[in-house]
Amino acid sequence: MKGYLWTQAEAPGTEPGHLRPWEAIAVDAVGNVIEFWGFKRNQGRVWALLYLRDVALTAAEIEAELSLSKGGVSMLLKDLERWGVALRVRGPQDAAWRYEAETELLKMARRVVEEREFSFIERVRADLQEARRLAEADPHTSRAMVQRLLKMEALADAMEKALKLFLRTSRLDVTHLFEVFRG
Amino acid sequence: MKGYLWTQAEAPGTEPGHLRPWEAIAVDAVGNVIEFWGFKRNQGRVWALLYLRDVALTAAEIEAELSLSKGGVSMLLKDLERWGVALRVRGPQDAAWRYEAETELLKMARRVVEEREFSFIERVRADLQEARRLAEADPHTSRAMVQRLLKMEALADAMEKALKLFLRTSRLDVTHLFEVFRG
DNA sequence: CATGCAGTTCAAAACGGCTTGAACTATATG
DNA sequence: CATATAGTTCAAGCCGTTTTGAACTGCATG
Repeated sequence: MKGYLWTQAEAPGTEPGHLRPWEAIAVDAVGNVIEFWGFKRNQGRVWALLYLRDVALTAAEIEAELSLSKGGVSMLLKDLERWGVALRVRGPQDAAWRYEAETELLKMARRVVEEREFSFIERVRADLQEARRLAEADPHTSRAMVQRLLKMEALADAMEKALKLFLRTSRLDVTHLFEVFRG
Repeated sequence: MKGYLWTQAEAPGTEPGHLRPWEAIAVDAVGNVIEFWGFKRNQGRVWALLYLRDVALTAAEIEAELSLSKGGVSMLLKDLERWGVALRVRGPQDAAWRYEAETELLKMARRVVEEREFSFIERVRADLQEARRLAEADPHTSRAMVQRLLKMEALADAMEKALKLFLRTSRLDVTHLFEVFRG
């Protein structure tokens, strides 16, 4: 454990505000992935920093390391905590809260994504059904047009099915991977 | 063919600049889906209009129907055509090009998505490998930190595998659906 | 209860992507 | 070739999202 304390306080290159180059690269890579999935880039960067350091950090430390604003860090941590992706812990004689990465990241992130994607698809399907309802009520609508609206609805269904399979599969995959690395 | 001409020129509710309500709803629904997949909302709206009308439209007509700018429509159509999602056809005595929807939309869209996603993941993996390489070269790096970088790389791999499966599945699903509707 | 630090809030600024529209090029037509 | 219309380009502006930073709240401590 001495190692950790030493690393935190005095390891060359670990002074606040100066991520080591590879840390910066890894942190940004995760930030890109997170952004890709529709979240904020900096949510990913904060999580990645916590994960890489494997030590609970204070908001002030995160602020310095990632060059973010006080207010920004507060909001980012609130999001991560709400999603169960970061853990807020109180150190023994610490005045400030510290945060650590929840390694079940994927499980949590997936739940959030699931909710977002499925409510989105549901909305699309509802819209398409409404459009078809209106089209059918109008005497000028051709049979073929209704067919095309039906096709669109069918595509929404297919999208949902494929998405469900994707989420189920990614759960299995990732779970398996984590197991491998834990062993 | 008379039918088409009549529909285009005089069907009630088909005057340029006035989408019927259900057309607007359906067009926007598709726009939302397309935006969700990381493209421009209006690319989806243009495609949806062409698909719903099932008649080749000129850029000017699209401009009027969807209330877009001349320049915007030009760029949107260029994108759709480049991706093979819209077809540029020259009418017999037409002065202007007309565009129609390519119904193999999914096949085309998927190819574009594939390229984008996979090059993205490749980039992420390269970054993570670079980070690990640098970390390993630094004597201060703990064994555990390298392990965590490796975990991240493994996650990128898992993401890629899951994505591949997803694309393969959606291909099967969608193909099947189109067959059903064609029959 | 005064002080100081941790943490939150939110209006304003910064940012980035999309759209607009005017200037331009290309093409058809008499 | 002159004219007109179709189509392209791109700088400037618009708009939604993210970030900032200053004011504020909460809380512990002397």
